[in-house]
Amino acid sequence: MKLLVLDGNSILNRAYYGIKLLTTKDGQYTNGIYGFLTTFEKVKELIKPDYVAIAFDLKKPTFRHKMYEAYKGQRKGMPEELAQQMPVLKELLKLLGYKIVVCQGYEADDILGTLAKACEETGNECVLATGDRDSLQLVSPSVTVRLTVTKMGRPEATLYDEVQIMETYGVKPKQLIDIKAIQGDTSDNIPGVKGIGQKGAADLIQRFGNLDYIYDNIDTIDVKPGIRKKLIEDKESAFLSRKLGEIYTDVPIEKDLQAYTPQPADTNGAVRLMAKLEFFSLIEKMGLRNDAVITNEVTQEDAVEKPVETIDTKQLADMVNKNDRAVFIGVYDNKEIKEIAFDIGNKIVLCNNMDKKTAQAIFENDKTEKITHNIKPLFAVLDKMGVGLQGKTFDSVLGAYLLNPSASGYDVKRLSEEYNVAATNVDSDNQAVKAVALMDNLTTILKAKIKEYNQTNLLHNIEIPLAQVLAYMENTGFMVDRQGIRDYGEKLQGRIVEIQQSIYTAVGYEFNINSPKQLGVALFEKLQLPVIKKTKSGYSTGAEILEKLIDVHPSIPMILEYRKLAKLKSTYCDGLLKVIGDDGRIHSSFNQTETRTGRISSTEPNLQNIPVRTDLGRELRRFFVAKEGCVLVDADYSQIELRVLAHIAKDEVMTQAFKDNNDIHAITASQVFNMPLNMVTPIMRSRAKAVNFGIVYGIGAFSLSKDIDVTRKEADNYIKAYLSHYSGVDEYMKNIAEKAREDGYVETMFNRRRYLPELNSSNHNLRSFGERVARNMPIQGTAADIIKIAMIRVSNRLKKEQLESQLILQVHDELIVEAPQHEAMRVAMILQEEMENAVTLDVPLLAEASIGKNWYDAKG
DNA sequence: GTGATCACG
DNA sequence: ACGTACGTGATCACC
Repeated sequence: MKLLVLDGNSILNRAYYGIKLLTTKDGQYTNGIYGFLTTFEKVKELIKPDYVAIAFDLKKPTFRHKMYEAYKGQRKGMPEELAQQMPVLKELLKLLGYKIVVCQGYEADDILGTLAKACEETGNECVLATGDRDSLQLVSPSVTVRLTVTKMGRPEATLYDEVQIMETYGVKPKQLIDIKAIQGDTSDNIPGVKGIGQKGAADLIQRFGNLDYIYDNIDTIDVKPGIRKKLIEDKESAFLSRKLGEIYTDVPIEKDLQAYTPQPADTNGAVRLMAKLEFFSLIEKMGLRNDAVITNEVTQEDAVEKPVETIDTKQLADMVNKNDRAVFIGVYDNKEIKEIAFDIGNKIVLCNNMDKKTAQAIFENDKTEKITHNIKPLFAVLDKMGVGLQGKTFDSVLGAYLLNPSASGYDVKRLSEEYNVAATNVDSDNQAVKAVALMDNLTTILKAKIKEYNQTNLLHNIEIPLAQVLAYMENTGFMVDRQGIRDYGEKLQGRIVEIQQSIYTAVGYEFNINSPKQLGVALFEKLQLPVIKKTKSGYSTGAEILEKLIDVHPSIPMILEYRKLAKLKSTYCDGLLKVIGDDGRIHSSFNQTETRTGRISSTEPNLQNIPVRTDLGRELRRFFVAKEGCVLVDADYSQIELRVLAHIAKDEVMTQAFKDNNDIHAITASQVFNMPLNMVTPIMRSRAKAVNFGIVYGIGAFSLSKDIDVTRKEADNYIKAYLSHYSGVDEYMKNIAEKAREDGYVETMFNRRRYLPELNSSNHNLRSFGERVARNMPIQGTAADIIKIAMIRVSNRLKKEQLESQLILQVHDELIVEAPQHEAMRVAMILQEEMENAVTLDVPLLAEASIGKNWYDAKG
C-alpha cells in the first residue's frame, strides 16, 4: 500500500511565492491555497496513493525543543497575506476528507520522517511531497520524495529516489545530513563549518563518507591545510549542526496507516467554500461538480426536479407567453437561433432552429420580461432576422459584471456558486438546458443585489440598451480598402528588408531582430553598449531604453525604425487583412464585460488601437472608408476625463476654466508656473498637460519627471503647485483612497463599482497601486458611462429621425458614424448634440465632429 | 502559456 | 527600502 505525506507548510509556502497575489473580491488572499490544491492534485494524479496525511507545523516550543528552538532561532514570520490563508486551507482539506496531522512542538518535516519510518517498518511504500530539500535525507528503498515547486503558476513535482539523489549530490540520502552539518544553512540558522560551502562539504562527504570518519581521522585525511584548520575550529558546531539538521522520526502521532484513508468529501461544504474563494475552474477540475446540482444549504430541500422536452416550435410561443417572464438561454449562429432552452416554470423546453414567426411571437411580446444570459448575441441575431425585442429585459452577465467587474468570467455555473443559488435538477446533458435551469434563482439574487447597490439605472438604462447598440455596430462593421492595405504593406515590407540589411551590416552579423533576447545579445554583448535596465529574462530593449542609446551606435535608430515598421506590417497590415469579411468590412467584437473601469474593449481585431500618433501609422486610417455614397462622421469629446474630474472633485478653479472655455493645459500652466496666460510658452503648456494626465492617473513625482524629462524635485514642485491651485482636486485625491479603504470599493457617478482589496495589502507597491486605481477609476469610469449614454442617445436619435446612418465604432472618447452623403451634416449635428447633452455636469461637455471620406480625413 | 514590446484612449 | 501613472489587445519569440 502507498502513503502520501504532504508537508503542508512547505507546499503552501512554495505556492504562495510561486503565484502572484490573488484575492477574492472581498479581499481574502487565495494564491497559496490555490497553489497548494493544484500541487496536491498533481501529486495525487502522479502517485495515486491509498492513504494521505497532510502535516503542518505547530508552533510553541515544548520542553524537548527549547534547545532546538534556541539554536534554530526565530523563523521569519510569514507575511499576513499568507498567514490568513492557513486556517482556510486546513478547513478546506478537512472538507475534502483528508487527515491533517500536527503535533505540538514538532515541525511538519518531523511528521514526514515519522510516517516514512513507520512505512519502512511495516513494508509499505511512502511518498513525501514537500518543497523543502531537507526531507531528501529520508529517502530509502521504500521512501521517495516529490519535490514540489510552483513555476509560473503551474505545479511541478520532481521525483527524488536514491538514484536521483546520487546523481544530483553524489551521496546516499543519509549523507545529506552530514553535508549540511558542514555546509550549514543560514535560513534554518544551522551554523555548519565556517568557510566551507556547498561544494566543499559535498566533496568531503563524497570522499570520506561521514562526519565521524572525518573527525576520527582529522590528522591523516587528504585535505588542504586550510580546510583541515576550519574543520578543527568548528568541530563542535559541525556535530551540533548534524543534530539540528537531522529530521526527527519518532513524533507521537498515529502510525496506523488505516487512519489516513481518505474519507468521502463533504462536497457541499467544499464547493461552497471553493466558490467563496472563487476557485471555479478548480471545482470543475477536481470533479466536485455533480451536473446541474449546485450544492448548498437550501438546495437539498428546495431542489426541484424539472422534466425536459424538445418541442415543436408551433406550440412554443403559446407556452412561453403564458407566463409573465421568458427565461431562456440560446445558442446563436450566423443568422439564426440554432438552439434555445426556455424555463417555462414546470418544465424546461428546448427548441431547435426557431422560425421567424415564433421569434416574433415571443420576443416582440411586450407583456413578458425577457431574462437571459448574455443578451448581445440575441440582439445581434434578432437584428439579422428582422425581429424586434419588446418588454422588460434582464441579463445575468451584465448584471454580474456590474456587481463585480473584476471577475474573470461570468458563466452561469460559476455565478450560481458564487451567489449560492438553489439548484434545479434536470435530466439532460444539454448545456443550454442545464444553464437555464439555474437562471430563475440566479436572476432573483442578482436583481436584489443590483437594487441594493443602486445599479438599476446603470443596468437597464445604460448597459442593456448599449448591448443592442454594440450588436448593431458588430453587425454593420467598418468598410476597408483591402487593396490599399495590401499596397501599403508591401511598401513597408520593402523598407523593412532594407533596414534589416543595414542593421546586420552595422552590428556585424545576422540575427532575429524581433527576438528581444537575440537583440539584447547583439547590443549589449557583441557591441558592448551600456546596459541601462534589465528585465527578469535578460536585457531590456524597449523603445524607452533604446532612445537613450540613440547616439551611441548607428544601429539603434535603425532598430527603432525597424520595430515601428514591423509592428505596422504584422499587427496592422497582415492582421487586418486576415479579418476582413466577405462583405469587405471588418466586424470587430465589442466586449462589454472585460474592463474593470467600465470601458468597452474591442477584439478580433482591436479597432481601438489603430495608429494615429505617428504620420506613417496614421496613413493606415486612409484605408478605413465609408461605403459608396457615404462618408464618415467622426466626433470626439474634448478632455472628457479632466472635465469629469473638475465635476467629481467639485473644483471651482478648474470648473471655471472649463466654463470660460479656456485652453485647460495653458490655464494649468499659468497656475502651476504662476504667471499670466499670455506668458505661457509651448514647453510650459506641454508640461502642464503631462501633469493634467498624471493627476488623472494618480501621479507620482518620479514618473512625471521621467515623462517630461525634468528632475524629480521639479516634478514634485509642479505637482505641489498644481494641487495648491486646484484645491478641490487636492481634497478629492486625499479623500478618495481613504473612503475606498472604508467601503472596500470605489464607484462612478452612475454607481459603477470596482472593488479594491489591494488597499489592505501589506505590500507597499500593491497598496500604492490600489490608491492610484481609487483615484483613477471614478474618473475613467464616469467618462466611460457618459460615452455609453451618448452612444445610446445617438443610436436612438438616428432611428427616430429615420436616418440610414449607422454608428460603427467607439474609441473611448470618439464615435464614428457611417452616413449617406446627404445625411452627413445632420448626423454631425446629432453627434455633437447628443454627446454634449448626454449628462449635465458642473462643467460643459464639448464634442467636435468632422466629416471625411475615410477615417484619416474625418478625424479633425 | 508567458513575457516583452508597442499600438490606442 | 522600494518601485514608480490608469485602462486595454495583438504579435512575436521562447519554453
